[in-house]
Amino acid sequence: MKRDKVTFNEIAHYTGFSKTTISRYFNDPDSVSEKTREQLSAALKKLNYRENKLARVLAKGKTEFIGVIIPDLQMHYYARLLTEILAMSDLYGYKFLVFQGRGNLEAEERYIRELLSYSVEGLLMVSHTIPSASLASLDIPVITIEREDRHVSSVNADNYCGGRLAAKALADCGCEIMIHINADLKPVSPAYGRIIGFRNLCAELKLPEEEFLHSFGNKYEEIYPVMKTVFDTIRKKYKDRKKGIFVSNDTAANVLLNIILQTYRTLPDDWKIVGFDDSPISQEAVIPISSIRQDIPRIATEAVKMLADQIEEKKKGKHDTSLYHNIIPVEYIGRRTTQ
Amino acid sequence: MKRDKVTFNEIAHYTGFSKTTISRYFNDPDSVSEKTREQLSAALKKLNYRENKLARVLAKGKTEFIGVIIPDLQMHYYARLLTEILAMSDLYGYKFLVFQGRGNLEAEERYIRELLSYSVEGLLMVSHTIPSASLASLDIPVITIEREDRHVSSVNADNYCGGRLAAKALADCGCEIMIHINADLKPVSPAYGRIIGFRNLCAELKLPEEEFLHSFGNKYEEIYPVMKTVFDTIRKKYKDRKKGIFVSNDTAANVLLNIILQTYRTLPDDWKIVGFDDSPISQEAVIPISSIRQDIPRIATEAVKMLADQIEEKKKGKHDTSLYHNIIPVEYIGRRTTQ
DNA sequence: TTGTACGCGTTATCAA
DNA sequence: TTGATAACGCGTACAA
Repeated sequence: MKRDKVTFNEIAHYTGFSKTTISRYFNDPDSVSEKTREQLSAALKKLNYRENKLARVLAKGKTEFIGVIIPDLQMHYYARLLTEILAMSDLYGYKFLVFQGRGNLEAEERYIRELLSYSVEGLLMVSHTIPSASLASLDIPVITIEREDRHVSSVNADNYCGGRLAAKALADCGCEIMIHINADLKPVSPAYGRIIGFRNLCAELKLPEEEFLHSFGNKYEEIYPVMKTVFDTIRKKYKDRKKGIFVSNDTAANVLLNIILQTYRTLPDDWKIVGFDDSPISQEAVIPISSIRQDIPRIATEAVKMLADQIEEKKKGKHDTSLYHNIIPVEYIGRRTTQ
Repeated sequence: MKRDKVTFNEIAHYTGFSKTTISRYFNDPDSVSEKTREQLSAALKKLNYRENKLARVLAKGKTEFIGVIIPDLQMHYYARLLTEILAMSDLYGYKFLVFQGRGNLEAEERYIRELLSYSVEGLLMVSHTIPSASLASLDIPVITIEREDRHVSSVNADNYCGGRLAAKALADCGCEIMIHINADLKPVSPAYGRIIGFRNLCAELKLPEEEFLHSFGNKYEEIYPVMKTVFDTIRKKYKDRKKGIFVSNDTAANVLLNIILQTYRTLPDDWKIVGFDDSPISQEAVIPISSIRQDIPRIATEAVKMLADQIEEKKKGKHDTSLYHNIIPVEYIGRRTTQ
């Protein structure tokens, strides 16, 4: 087992200093004399030294690893989220070990074991497969994003407010019947707030509301048949009334819009639509779709920040068991489907 | 510096066996007696032992880390690619350390140093900022994907063939004037092949061809003005001729389609469009867009496989300097814009 | 300011 | 089949 790498030992031999001095050169340069520093600096270049952070980790006990388990990068929301999370590496110096959950419980549990065996300092859990009770027992800091979070700290969008904003926008258009299309969410899911928010504002405004809650997938082919059925139902049932439709995500909203356009060749004035997420498709659609924007950069920032704080506290030995659920404001983006 | 973790030492004390035996229990169970195995197995559970792979790495010299530097996850192609790359972790046991390049040379060089200091065994380079000559001098295996690759092994889509397929599809529609809209690519970029392929088939078919090559960004707002100008030019210049337009990616193709639809309220028969990538938008558009599909799962699979092979060879001490450029076939997906 | 000696948790070598 | 001991590369009391 020949190891080609240059180590402190070689540098020590080469320069005549001890390993300790070299270590100090890296970790506390001021404790080393100017002269020594110059000599070492030169030697490092000459020998082409590369630091070995893994050895450092073993000695110090702290990696700068953060584990990330994310459901599916093909969904724009998660890709965007990971983008922003990874961008935080420059600020905190964290290295992100990323796994994709894909809803596979066994795999995700394996990933977590893997991550623990690499001494990740914290876990950013975006996947929703593993219950938060299990996550809470991991003995490393965990922050969840937009998922069930009863037993861990979390960051979520203000879904409730999002639901209200959507209802308000549709009501402002003069819609007479309010419709919400969403998956059959469980109340523990943060996104459930969208349903409640929408429902509540409709009630307050005394507007009739109907909810279509059954899960449609993420892909166009899966969504289409479901939306087609819903469309046919709505069309027949609310023939002469102004319909305000709040769809739980922009991809599905776009499918609905397409069905409407294919049917009428235009967007009739009695169909109003609001999507959710403000993903690119809402802008890229022939008729740009109004949507509720989540502040993904801020969600990511807050999540990493909270994780960093928890990691810091854990280092200090504090056993802070209080949970904090961070709610990030959302914003209504008005486009042509609510004009 | 209290370390709470259970180590081989504790297990040794607890069971009366030596650290060596315990190590063997993990790495070569057959070399340990049945009885011992059972005792250890029980002890491990009782003490709730978690393996420390970092220590293992230090002793064995091999991490299972692969570094990934990817340009921008917000572009669907890269998100999809990373999806498939991460999926390979189950097969190879690799852990992926992911950084986002964002075209920042200095940052990317820092990421590479970071990765090297964590002893990644290989690098998957998708970002195109750092020239392949620099990558070749890294002394770890490197595979690039869809970028300049003169000095390293790589995996690319068959861009040339893609260009030809697009031209053929448009010619088959009876187009009289062939138009290609693309960024102002450099010949070293694999995507340059699209231009050549398209140009060549047009020449072979003796069809007049015009190329609009100036970079338009990735975002809708950036693309729109550029496409609008191009549209106006084409419309005026080729008024009564059947136009076949090959756009370098689906996002831009969709923008063009939207402009056409906004102008004519329908897709006139003398406008035919083919995009590239077969990204979701090509399917999600009101009028589904024909496109050239890249086999992203295969690209990722081959890339990781090639990297694994190179890593294996390096372990055996082979200094294989031969370069291999793996070209993955593409496929024409006919949709409504070429009917 | 610099060096000695030991520890971090695992694997490898050699011996029993 | 098992164990003692020395690595792996670096950090850190403690001493000089």
